[in-house]
Amino acid sequence: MFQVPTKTQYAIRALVHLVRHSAASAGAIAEAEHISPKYLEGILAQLKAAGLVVSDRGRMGGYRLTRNPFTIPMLDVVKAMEGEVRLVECVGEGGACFAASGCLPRKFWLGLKQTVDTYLTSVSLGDIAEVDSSEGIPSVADRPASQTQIKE
Amino acid sequence: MFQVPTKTQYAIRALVHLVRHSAASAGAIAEAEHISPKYLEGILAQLKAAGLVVSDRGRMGGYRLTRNPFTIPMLDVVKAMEGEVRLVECVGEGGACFAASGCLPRKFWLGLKQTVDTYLTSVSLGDIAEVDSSEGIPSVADRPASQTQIKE
DNA sequence: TTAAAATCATACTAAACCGATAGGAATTTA
DNA sequence: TAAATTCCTATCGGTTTAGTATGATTTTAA
Repeated sequence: MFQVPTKTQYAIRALVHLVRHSAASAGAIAEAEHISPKYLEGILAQLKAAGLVVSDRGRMGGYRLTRNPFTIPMLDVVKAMEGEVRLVECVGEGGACFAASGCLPRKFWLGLKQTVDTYLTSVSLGDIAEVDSSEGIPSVADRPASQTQIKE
Repeated sequence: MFQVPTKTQYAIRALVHLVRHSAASAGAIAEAEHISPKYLEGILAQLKAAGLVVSDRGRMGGYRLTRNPFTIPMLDVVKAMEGEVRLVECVGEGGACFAASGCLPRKFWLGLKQTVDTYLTSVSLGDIAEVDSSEGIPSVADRPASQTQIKE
């Protein structure tokens, strides 16, 4: 259950790529990750809107992370793609619940949401990319491409 | 994210109803829980196929749980409705992964699945129904129909 | 200055999924 | 025998999803 949308999976793979390459164009990422280029453009736009990446237009342009990947909990990524995590309608605030049982399952769903949120907060993008936490500070834009190890 | 399908939510509410009423017809459950009756029929059929409930046809028929609700982990319910939990394609076995990064996110998804599974296993249907664990033993199939209270 | 490479913007599409409905056949009991 | 029920199968409209199409805008490099 809870099939994770392809879009979100793509977003994560794109971000991992950015962690490991410091900067890259949509086309480059698409090719490396086997994602439809045009589709990926939209995903990157979303990530940008969420403030996770920044872009440079024009020739030689591309995308970069805005923060150290170890400061980006995966929950942020997921939220960027899917909006606020809401497993179930009535988990929100003024949930007018029609269930005769007074919405007994609500606690259950809240517990599940809590569990998922905790996990997603505990893992960072840096963790996933499996990059050394001491080096991976690409963000600051102008890291020398020479230094960057693209250890495939 | 991970919006839980209405169908699954309905299933849980129906089961909670069965815990609290011992037995009930699809129509009765539908009315009490404000669920489309015909739609609910299909849901109950699925629950039956999964062995969670049993049915009596004909007049005075209806549905009953097959087990003590405290022995039914919610994971079983979810699986009954949505099949095996598979958050992501490549979490399966021979996942041929096209990602250049060798599917780095895989561990992440596996961890999430593990987290969710653990939670869903730790909570039982009985817990949700908030019924006294000493009484709620409808299961044993052959409870006298006369005795069976289809109270409303 | 110009052409290529890139982001950005917008609209469209085909397919799948989802919640629900329709119409009955089969079964059981009062 | 009639009513109440489960069971079976098909269909439907709406939404989402993954992807495509087209082109405008921006920037750099030659």
